Amino acid sequence: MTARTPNPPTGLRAATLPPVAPRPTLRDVATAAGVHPATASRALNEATRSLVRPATVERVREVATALGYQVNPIARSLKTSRSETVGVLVPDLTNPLFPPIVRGIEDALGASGYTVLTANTDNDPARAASNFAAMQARQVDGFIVATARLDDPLMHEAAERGVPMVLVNRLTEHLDVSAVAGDDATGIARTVDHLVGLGHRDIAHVAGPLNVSTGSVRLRAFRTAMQQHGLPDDRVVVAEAYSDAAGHAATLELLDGRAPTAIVAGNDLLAIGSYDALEERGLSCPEDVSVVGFNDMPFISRLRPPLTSVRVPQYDLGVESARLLLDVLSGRTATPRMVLLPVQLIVRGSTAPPRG
Amino acid sequence: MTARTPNPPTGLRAATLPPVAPRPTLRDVATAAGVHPATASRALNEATRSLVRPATVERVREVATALGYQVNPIARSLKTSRSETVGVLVPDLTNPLFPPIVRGIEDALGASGYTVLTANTDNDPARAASNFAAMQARQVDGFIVATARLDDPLMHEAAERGVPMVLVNRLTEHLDVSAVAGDDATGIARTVDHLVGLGHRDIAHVAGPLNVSTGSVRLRAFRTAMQQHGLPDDRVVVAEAYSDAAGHAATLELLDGRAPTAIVAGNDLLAIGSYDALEERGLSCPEDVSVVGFNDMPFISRLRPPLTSVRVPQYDLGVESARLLLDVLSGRTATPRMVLLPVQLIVRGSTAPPRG
DNA sequence: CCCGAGCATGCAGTCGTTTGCAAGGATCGG
DNA sequence: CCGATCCTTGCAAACGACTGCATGCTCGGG
Repeated sequence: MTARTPNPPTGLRAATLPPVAPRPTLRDVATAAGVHPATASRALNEATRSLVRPATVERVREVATALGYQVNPIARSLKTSRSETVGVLVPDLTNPLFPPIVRGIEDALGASGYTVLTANTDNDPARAASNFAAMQARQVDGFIVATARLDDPLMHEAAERGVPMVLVNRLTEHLDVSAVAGDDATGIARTVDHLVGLGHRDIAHVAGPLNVSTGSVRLRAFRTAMQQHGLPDDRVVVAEAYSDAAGHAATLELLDGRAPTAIVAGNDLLAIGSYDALEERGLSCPEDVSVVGFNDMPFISRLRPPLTSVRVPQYDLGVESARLLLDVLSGRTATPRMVLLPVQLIVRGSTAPPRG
Repeated sequence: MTARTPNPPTGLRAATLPPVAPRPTLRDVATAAGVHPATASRALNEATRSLVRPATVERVREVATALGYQVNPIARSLKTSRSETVGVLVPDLTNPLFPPIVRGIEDALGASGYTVLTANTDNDPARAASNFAAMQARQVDGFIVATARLDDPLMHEAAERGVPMVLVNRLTEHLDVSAVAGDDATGIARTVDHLVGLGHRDIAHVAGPLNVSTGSVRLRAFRTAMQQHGLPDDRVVVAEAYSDAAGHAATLELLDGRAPTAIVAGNDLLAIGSYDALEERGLSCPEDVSVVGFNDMPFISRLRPPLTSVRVPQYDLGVESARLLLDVLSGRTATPRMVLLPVQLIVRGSTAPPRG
């Protein structure tokens, strides 16, 4: 029996409980196996196992499983200053776009032994900064960021300091880090093609906030696509946020003038807001006005009417961002990579030929 | 200048970066303030601050902020064997029910300085167990569990070992730990009242899985309510899971006999499945069959038709569970508490008087 | 004017693991 | 049969913060 630190007096601990067996430590394993803790450490550690004689490795591992030994990640982290943990920053988990992304991240990182810390920033740069700092203090090995702004000092500073990170969905200008996003430009082009093909000429865009890349890229893509069809590209109103309320307000503004025959919304939430505004003005979709969303959020096909939308592979976005981060962390990656995942226009009941 | 461990040779580090200033340590602060590390520790630590002369406290704190010192939570955890981290187990983050709960948990725990680790179990007890163990290895201070089964050995074992934990939404029988849930029984009673009030007599229940408390409690409540109205309580079919696919299958089975005039679904996803089944059989809702859901998931009001559902305060469920856990962790709580949050029937377009 | 109480601070060990260095033994060639 | 080499293992010092104990100081009462 080992004679190290005796347990504190347990008299006052909940008397009903059996004295909780303290988690065995590396020393316990070493003692039981008759080796030095250092040897046990090397035997149990994948990377250093080759330094130890196979028979010893075997013995140590047996004892370890017999005792139910698990390494203490805290102690290991303290020594190695890595934590096998990554931080994920999202604007808001209750926005249906993000759960699939986070799930993809967790699945992919979990498979490599990492755990995930998530934080919600509510699109507030100050909260992003404080969450970022808090996670760094917890020694996260890297970040996956879904909250980046087009011009984002926090991202630039972190990149310059060499913090391992990957952007997902939202990108930052002139930032030299790996990133994954949907192919927004193509998605918007297909959308406009589709509407023009139905006979629409008067097409408006309810753009998302221009300080995030999705808003700005989709707006630019909208203008380009309209120009290529020889149509006016100035029927644009910018929403304050990616929310149904903001989409509602922006669409109302749009409808204050002459109503377009079709609306390209910056994302699905904005499209829902458009639905509300149309109803409020007594216009029906798709008879009076067609509406297209973006992202193809879960359950969006069950709206009334079912929303035509651009499907973005959200789960895969998460998985791919995790892969890129793993590449960075393992040092395999020399230069940052930028991955654009293909998107697909899903035509449903919210688009139809214009009236008359 | 301190003369401790010299930095490793930086020659091979990315040459473009300024030599990254290593995070200052407690020793750095102590040295700069001209005190012993122990004193600095006490000065910076809320609980022990009173042991240090106020002037010294002041000086140390100034130096600390000047140097940008932040405690290293890893080192602290190793010593204190607490991590200021809690683990959250959910079945699946992409199920719309859970993001609001998780968000509530993160907001409430974050305000108390805790960070949150989440894991998805996909309703698999083995995954739950391994995630549980992994989180324990990471020294989480406690758990909030949304994956509990009615009979759950893992929960019992953890409770017996005295692991601080709280159940949310799904409960376990005969388990002596704090828990929060919606008042399911009342919700179902109100639902049946509503349908009977509309004139329905032939009411069926598409129950959720009976191995989780929500499925079993709602079924029992359905039976009780039907009996109180003097109606048959045996029009019940049990779904394999809380998913639209399972709801679809279960409802088809139900419709294979004589169609009821109203369906009480175990939750909103099952109700969506009922929608699908009704459509497949050429029945319309609410004209032929009324449908009621449970939970009032985000965006459920936008279905076709808008779903009548029982609103459960999901975010508050999360907040309350976090509070209960904080009580346990602070030792303020003597006996486990069970909190039932009030629910409210939201009547929408999916319920109407029966035909004829 | 001296001694004890009490406050403020320093000392050093500890949490559990990793890892550079050194030492012991075995092996092999000359 | 001996010394050089390699392989295996042990030793001990970290990582950064916390904390029981010891110490030195100040202050007050007799």
